[in-house]
Amino acid sequence: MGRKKALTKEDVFKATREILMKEGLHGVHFKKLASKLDVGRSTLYEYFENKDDLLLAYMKTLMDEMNEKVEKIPSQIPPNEKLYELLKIILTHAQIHQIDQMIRELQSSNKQMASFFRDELHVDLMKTYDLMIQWIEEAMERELWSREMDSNLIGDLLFHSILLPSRNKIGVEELASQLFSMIENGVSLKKK
Amino acid sequence: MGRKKALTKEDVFKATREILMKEGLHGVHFKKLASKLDVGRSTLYEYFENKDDLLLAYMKTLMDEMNEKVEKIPSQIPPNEKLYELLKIILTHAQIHQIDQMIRELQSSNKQMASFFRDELHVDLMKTYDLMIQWIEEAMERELWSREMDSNLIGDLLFHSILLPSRNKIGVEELASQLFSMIENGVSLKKK
Amino acid sequence: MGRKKALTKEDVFKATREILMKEGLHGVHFKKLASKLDVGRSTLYEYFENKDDLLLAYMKTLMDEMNEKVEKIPSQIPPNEKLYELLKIILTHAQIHQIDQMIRELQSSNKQMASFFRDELHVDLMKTYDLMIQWIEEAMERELWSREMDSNLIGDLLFHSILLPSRNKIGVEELASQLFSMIENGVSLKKK
Amino acid sequence: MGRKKALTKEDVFKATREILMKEGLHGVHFKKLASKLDVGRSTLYEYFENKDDLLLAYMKTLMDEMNEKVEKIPSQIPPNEKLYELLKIILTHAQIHQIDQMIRELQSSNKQMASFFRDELHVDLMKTYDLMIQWIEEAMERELWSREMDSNLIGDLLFHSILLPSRNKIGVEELASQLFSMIENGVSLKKK
DNA sequence: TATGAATGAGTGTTCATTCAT
DNA sequence: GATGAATGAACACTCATTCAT
Repeated sequence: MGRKKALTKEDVFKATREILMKEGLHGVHFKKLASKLDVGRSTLYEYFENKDDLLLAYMKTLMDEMNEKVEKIPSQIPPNEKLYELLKIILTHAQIHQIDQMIRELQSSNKQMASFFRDELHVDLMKTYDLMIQWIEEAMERELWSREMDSNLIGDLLFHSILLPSRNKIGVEELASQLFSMIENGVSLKKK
Repeated sequence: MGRKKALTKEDVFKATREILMKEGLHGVHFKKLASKLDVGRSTLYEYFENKDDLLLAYMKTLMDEMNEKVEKIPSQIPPNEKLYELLKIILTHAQIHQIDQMIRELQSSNKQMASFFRDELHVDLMKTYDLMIQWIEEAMERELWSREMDSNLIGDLLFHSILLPSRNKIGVEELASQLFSMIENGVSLKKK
Repeated sequence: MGRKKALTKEDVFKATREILMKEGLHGVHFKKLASKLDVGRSTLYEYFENKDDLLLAYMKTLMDEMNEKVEKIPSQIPPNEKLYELLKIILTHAQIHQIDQMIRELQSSNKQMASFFRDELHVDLMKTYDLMIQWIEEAMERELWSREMDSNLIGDLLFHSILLPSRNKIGVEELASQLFSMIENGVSLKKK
Repeated sequence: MGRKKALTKEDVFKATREILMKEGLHGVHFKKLASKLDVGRSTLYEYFENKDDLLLAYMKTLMDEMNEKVEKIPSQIPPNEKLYELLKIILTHAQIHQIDQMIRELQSSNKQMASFFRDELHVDLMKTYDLMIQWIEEAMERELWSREMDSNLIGDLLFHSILLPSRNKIGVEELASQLFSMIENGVSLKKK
């Protein structure tokens, strides 16, 4: 409380993230945001056209943040190592998994801006997903990984690993390591 | 006005399932249910005390359905084969994954019936989860599976595999087969 | 639509009082209040969290108003004269008698604020009631009044005299005077 | 539970009385009545046209019961003794005090039957009230009681004594005795 | 007589959104 | 920019009442 400096979009995003993590998508509404930020409810409309606009903009920042890290993965390392790096990035950006849910809920809204933005988001999301698939197939081509497995299945598995509750128990590093090891080598002790 | 063949709880569950799959938990409200079933909104209250009651009863039927199948898994087969059977069951009961989400959202409600029901549900859910963990550890004891992997991680992976969108693309049977193969043998072609 | 001079809590209390007197507790609902005040129903929720909150806040103002007057009764006058002053105050605050009823009806609500407020109200109500009993007993100790009568009965009689419909016919002053005279001297003409 | 014998109006009145005493007028509705009586809700409509009809009929039985006792008061005893008897009758028919409240709530209903019935009730209520006033004035004429007091005030006091909570504490007999003694002789120890 | 089934009207409550200052 | 005030649309829930069997 005690707002003096002008409100920024970043302030709003920060508050949004906090509510989202504590109470889920359902708990995010302008009344709560406004009181958390100690501004009038209507003030938020100076920054965002409507709720969808806010949520989509928030998600965009998440995506951008993540994409930035993904782009930093060195291009010369082997594809499976790239995928390991990607897995770690995905696991540290846990909020990402809410995007699916949000996009579904936003289906009902018809605003033009929103739908435009939504498409853009989807493109970003897909870009990363496609990159991942590309690396998987590269691993197969180089005969590092078996072709028996559907590459989309592996991709989905990596992408949805953010949902695993174990993340909270054993930590991101350990989870990434164990999970990736399992994907590569399996758990069976029988000789292949 | 046209009085028709008495509505049944099953009718309501069916409509609930449809909405749940199309629009998510958020989309389930009595207005929509009522219009879908072509009855008055208040009619639903003759069958269910309140919204929580409806949702929990619905989830209970899902759990019961699934538990029944789980109990039919033969006890004499090796634990990893049991786990494969379990995986297939979990994948065919895709709605199950909504239970976690629902339970969390229902935390806020204080109705006695609901909280009683909620606990019961949780117990059922946990029973299956614990059984799964037990089988995993049995597989490790019998030296079928490696101990390097956290058993909870494997469990979570199996349990959350319902979320994988590939299910719709390649079908339950194929998904189960590929996923389980990957869990056991991994995708790497390098010799261990 | 016509935006007017900001609504105040006092406006709402005034409307509440009017409805309460005309139609009783049962007649107070947000729809009626809103239409009486010529605002939207939801506007009231900007001022009061919920119905209980409104009713309890309203009662609190009544209690405060009355308690303030009670505290002004001079302490040096004899107890029976104090009681006469108290009777007059009670009779001019006719709405007070609704508090008992309301408190009973509000038992069913579980809101925290409400229950907190309710307790506070009850304490205020009891404070005045206890003060009254104390004065009655003082009157007995000083041998102004007979001990034959249960002091709680006298207290209840004074407290519930607000319910006497005669108040409207003969006016507060006259009612207080006659009633108090009867309590002190009775109506019988036979010598004791 | 376990209804075999045909339902009677008396059964319904009994259940109504019980709910009324336990939960107040607000708690009386057909759903609760039906479940308490173990009959279908709609069955009640075979016995009473609507809710008002039921409540008014119930009140009528109360009035009849009371009037019957009032008529048994011997006519040869002095008026103040009659009034004492009347006070005891009133105090044992505590439910009577709900009539006022009910009548007020029923104002809103327009049904012809109801309004006819309501008037009849009022007449009965008034009959007793008028009788009481008549006795009070007789007591004044015979110079048993002082004329200083408004006879309506005395009447109201007797009539509304049912509301005194002390009734539960010290019992009807004692309450009647103390109250009547106070009305006749007052509490003051000063010589008149 | 009895009832199962259905319902409409009404009430409490939430929340995104608008608008004048 | 900022905000206080107001609001409408939507949803949960209750209850008296009707109607076909």
